[in-house]
Order: sequence, then structure tokens, then C-alpha cells
Amino acid sequence: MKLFEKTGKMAIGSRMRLLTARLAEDVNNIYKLYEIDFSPKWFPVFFALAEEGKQKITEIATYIGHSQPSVTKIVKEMTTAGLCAHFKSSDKRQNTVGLTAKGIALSVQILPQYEDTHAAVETLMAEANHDLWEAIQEWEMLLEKKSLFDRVKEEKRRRESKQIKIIPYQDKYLSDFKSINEQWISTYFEMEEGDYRLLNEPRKYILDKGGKLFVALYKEKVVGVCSLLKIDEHTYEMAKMAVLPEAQGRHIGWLLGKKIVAEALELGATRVILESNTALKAAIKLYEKLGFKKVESPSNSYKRVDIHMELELCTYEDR
Amino acid sequence: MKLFEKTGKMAIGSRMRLLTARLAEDVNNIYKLYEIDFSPKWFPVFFALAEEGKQKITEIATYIGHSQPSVTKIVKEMTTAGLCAHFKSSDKRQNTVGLTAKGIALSVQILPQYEDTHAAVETLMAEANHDLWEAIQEWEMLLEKKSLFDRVKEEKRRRESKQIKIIPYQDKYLSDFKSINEQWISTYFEMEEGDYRLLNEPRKYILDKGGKLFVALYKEKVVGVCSLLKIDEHTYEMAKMAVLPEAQGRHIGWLLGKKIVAEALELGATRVILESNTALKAAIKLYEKLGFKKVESPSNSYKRVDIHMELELCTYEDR
DNA sequence: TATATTTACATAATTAGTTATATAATCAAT
DNA sequence: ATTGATTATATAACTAATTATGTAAATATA
Repeated sequence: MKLFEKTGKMAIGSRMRLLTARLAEDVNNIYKLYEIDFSPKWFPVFFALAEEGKQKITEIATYIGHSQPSVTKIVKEMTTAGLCAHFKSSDKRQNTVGLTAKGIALSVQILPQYEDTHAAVETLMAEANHDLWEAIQEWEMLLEKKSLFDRVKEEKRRRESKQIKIIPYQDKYLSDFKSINEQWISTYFEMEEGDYRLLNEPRKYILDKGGKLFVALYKEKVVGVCSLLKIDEHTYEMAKMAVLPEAQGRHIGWLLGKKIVAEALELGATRVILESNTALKAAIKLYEKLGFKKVESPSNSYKRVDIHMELELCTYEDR
Repeated sequence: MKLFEKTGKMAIGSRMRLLTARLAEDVNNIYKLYEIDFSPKWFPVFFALAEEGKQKITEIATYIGHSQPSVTKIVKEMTTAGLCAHFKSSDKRQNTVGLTAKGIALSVQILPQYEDTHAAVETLMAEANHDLWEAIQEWEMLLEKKSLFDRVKEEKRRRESKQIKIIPYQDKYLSDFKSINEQWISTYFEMEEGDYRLLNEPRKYILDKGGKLFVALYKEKVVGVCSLLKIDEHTYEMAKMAVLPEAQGRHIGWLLGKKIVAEALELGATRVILESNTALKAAIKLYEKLGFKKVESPSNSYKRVDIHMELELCTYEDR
């Protein structure tokens, strides 16, 4: 079995499965060795009942970390074997289960087996340099904090965000620029006169007026756009920032924002302003992360605007 | 899930099973995240084919540590999915399997997923103090040397041999003394005149002539017997040692032998002799362990005897 | 007080493996 | 050349869990 030499740690799940299967088989044989009429899979339920006394099905399930149907099935089998019995409770939905006299007798009879198995595991662990028991416990904790899935998702985004390229606008991106913006605006608000003007003729209304326009590419595909409008010699406005919903979570907004701010600096701006809506919490958070601060202003270019923000470029530091 | 706090390490198998199931679920979601049309259980086979090229079903099974039917099933599914195909070999029994063009393309396409998963596992392990990967590897090795089952069996014997009691013969043990001896003698040889005499009337032919007789008890049950026959003032013979087949492996023979030798010393013996047959290898080994050495002798009490052994008691040391 | 929701459990279907067994091809030994 | 053993694979049946779904009782809500 050379598989794991080649896969490396990414296949730790498969490797654990194999070791688990091997242990399960050994445990099976151990039960046979002690000639006790007992199915290994009953162990967690049996132990829970012996240790904690009568319990409801779902309590047992939580205690042993199985699904509820699994416990139901095991209890059924153990009842047939005469090891446990149903106890009535006032709540007729509940199935309160406890050990019978035979079950209690078995819980004593089985003690030497527990003892021997424990001793065997202890001597095995004494031969090892790495503590498997502690390692498992640690993984349980770490996965509780953040699942392997979430960790992989993060790695994916990290890798993909490295492949995002921010490049200057070209006319071939006109339809992307328009549709990506139209999509988010009409999801939350309504398209207005000013929107149509900028989105239909960005060259005329943005670039020719001394502004800038950038697109974010991922694998040759436009996944985000952002523009910088010239207000006056020292004031620019960040506007029409939009990211494809399916591409979100890859820091594209952040990359676009950084580029826009850098460009403003290049153009000699001392401040960058923006207009937004407080309902767009993720966007506001991004702006704050970029260094923008809320300011009061009477003039709104669009009906949807209810917050103005500003970034002082003299105090701007690269983060 | 408090189970494992109470069970201790004896339930390490159950605990591993739970962690494995959890990882399996996460891995399932990871495959979905990458939107590749691929079943996680195909991974080991797919990886083996991508890494090592065309292989026979059983070769793959060995490589990945699965059963052959498991590989057969997976290959069938992967063939339906167009990822692998059957290649003809001269031996018509063999099913040589390799990746198709689509399979090879996928093996490239899937690389980022491998990379991200590997990175996620690495960062997780960096957060841990105990190395799960190394711990698993170590357990695989240690279990290869001696399985958990064998380890538990050893513990069981060790514990049980502590519960063996060697006590002097009483008349109520007559039938046990006879039957246990009769059983092994007639298994390997034939009962002879001398056997019947000693086994039917041990008090008359052993004890009254200055010999000794002991029985080994395990839980009130006779599991072994051994006698010491007086030959002359300074010479005794160890004879009629027998242990129940189902009780073997608990050092009962050793305990009986030690008792017999100690008793001979007490009686003032300078040597203990015995007669046996070289076919009984385990018995001969035990005698040697007790300190007996092979000697030549012309006189055989039984037809089955083909070896004589002797223990010089002046040189005997307690081991 | 009627109705909707939640809870506790049972049942059915599914999953990813296993062991046991069947079958055909090949090899070895008369 | 025949027979028996071995090998390579396929198929069937089983296992120990899961998820999905159904149902009755209890609780909350209008």
C-alpha cells in the first residue's frame, strides 16, 4: 500500500478510514475472544446506559455522537437480546431506555475485557512516539473551531485571488461593465438616469473627463469593475464598483479599491470620496478597510445614496 | 459527546470512526466546492491510475489498501463516467485498467483542489501540537508487528494466569485428574497399563508411596494437574502433567512445574527426572525452561517414551 | 380553542465499504 | 491430454453507519 507515500497528507481521511477499519476488525475478534454475546456496535449505547443510567434515545445519540436513527436501531437490537428495556415516561413521544438486570450483569461481566483492552492500548501507545489519542482530540477541537471544508475554501480563495488581474478598461469590456453594475443595482435598488449615462458611455462620461476605469479579470473573464470619476483637480470619486456574485469572497473588491486609490494618488488627488447606502454592509466594511471614513454631505447624485465617505490621501498609508 | 471522557483510550476505535466520518463529510463538500464531476470514493483508484499508469484490478487493490471487489465496483463506476477504460491483455482473466483522455484531463484539472486541500491540512496540523499523520503511520507499523487483537489476548492471559491457583490434590479432583490426562494421552498416543494404574488410584500409587499431586484451579475449575513420584530418597519423577486444551496459553504448565520442583526440593530431592516424547515440542520447551536437560537412559516406563530429562537440584535456581 | 410549529422517535432508502462465493482462464503435475 | 490447483475478477449478500422522510404527541400562537 504505497498510496499514502504519494498522496501526502491531503489523503489523511482515507488513511484514517483504513486504520479505523482495521481496528474495527480487531475489536470484532476481541469480542469473540471473550465469548460474550455482544455486538461491538452496541458498545457506545451500552456504555452510556451503564455509566449514566436511563436515558432518552436522543440523549444517548448526543452522548455518543451518533445519529438518532442509529441509536434507535441499536436499542432495538439490544432489547431483543434482553439487555435493555423501554421505560414509560409522561411524555408519550419519548422512549426512555435503561439496562435490564441482564444488562447490568453484563456490564460487570464485561469489565475484564475493558481492562485488558485498555491495557493493550496503553502498552501500544507506550511503544509510540506520537500520541494518537491526543492527536485525535486535538483535531476534533480544531475542526470544531473551523471545519476542514472551511479551511479548504479559504485556501481556494487565497489561491484564486492571486490570479485576479486588475487592468485598465478597454472598449471590449463595455458590456461587462454595464451588466455587472446593472445586476447589483437592480437587485437592491432601481436604475436611475445617472446610471444609464455612465454605464452606456463610460468613455465619454468617465475617461474623457479625466477619470479612470478598471476591470478585474479571473481566467480572462471580467469578474469586477470599478471607476474613478474626476470631481476637481484634487478630488476624485470612487464609483460603480461591482463584483460578480459568483466571484465574491476572493478579495476582488479590495484589489479594485486599492488600485483606484493608488491611481488617485498618481493623479495628484488629496482625497477620494464615495456615495453608498448603509444597507450594503459588506461594501461599507470594505470601504472602511480601505481607509474611508463617514462624512456629512448635502448633495446626493442618486436617490439610493444615504451615506457619504471620504479618504484623506495625505494620511493614507498602504495596508 | 462525553462518551470518550468516560471510556478512556480503550474506545480509540470508536473515536477514530467518528472523526473519520466527519472528515469524509467535509471531503464530500470539498469535491462539490470544486464542481468537478467526481465521487470522493473514486479518489484512491483515480490517484493510483494517474500516478502509476495502467494496472490490473488486484494491483490497484493492493496499492490503495482496499478489497478487490471494492476496486472492481469503483472501476465500473469510473468507466461509466468515462474516466477509465479496459485494456486487453494476453491473459484473458485480467482486467487491465487505465485512464482515458478525459481521465487524464481531469487529473490535471483536479490539481488545484489537491493543492488547496494539502495546504488546508498543513495549516491545520501547524496549529496542532500532536502530529496525527505521524501518529497514524506509527500505529500502522505497530499493528503490523502485533495486532491489537494479539495484544489484548496477551493481556487477557497475563491477567488470567494471575488467577491460577496451584493446590494439593484432594479426592474430589479424582475424575478431573483422570480425564485431563486421559484426554491428551489418547489424543497423541494410547493409554497403557501404567497409565490406568496411576490415574485410577493416585492415592495408592502416588501419595502413599511418598509422592505428591497438585491441581491448578482457575475460577474453582481444575484446568491442569501434575504429580511427583518418589523413585528413591533423593530422586523424584515429574509425571502426569496435563493442562486442559482450552486453558492453554496461561502459563499453567509453568506454574505446575515450578510447584513440583519446589516440592521436590522440600522433600530433600537432589534431582528430578521425567520421561516424555519429542513429538510434544511445547512440553519439551517447557521442561527446558524449567531447567531440565536431556539425558540418556535405557529404561522406559511407557511405549511412548523416547526422551529422558533430568533436573539437578543442587544447581537449580529460582527463575 | 383551533391551528401551526416543534419535538421525539421510527422507518425507509442510501452509502461505502466488507466477506463469501461463483466462474473462467491459466498453470502444474501426472 | 487430463485433472486439479491457483489466479483474477465478478457478483451477491451483508454491515454499520448515514440522510431523508413520516407520524404522533406536545407546545406555542393567533
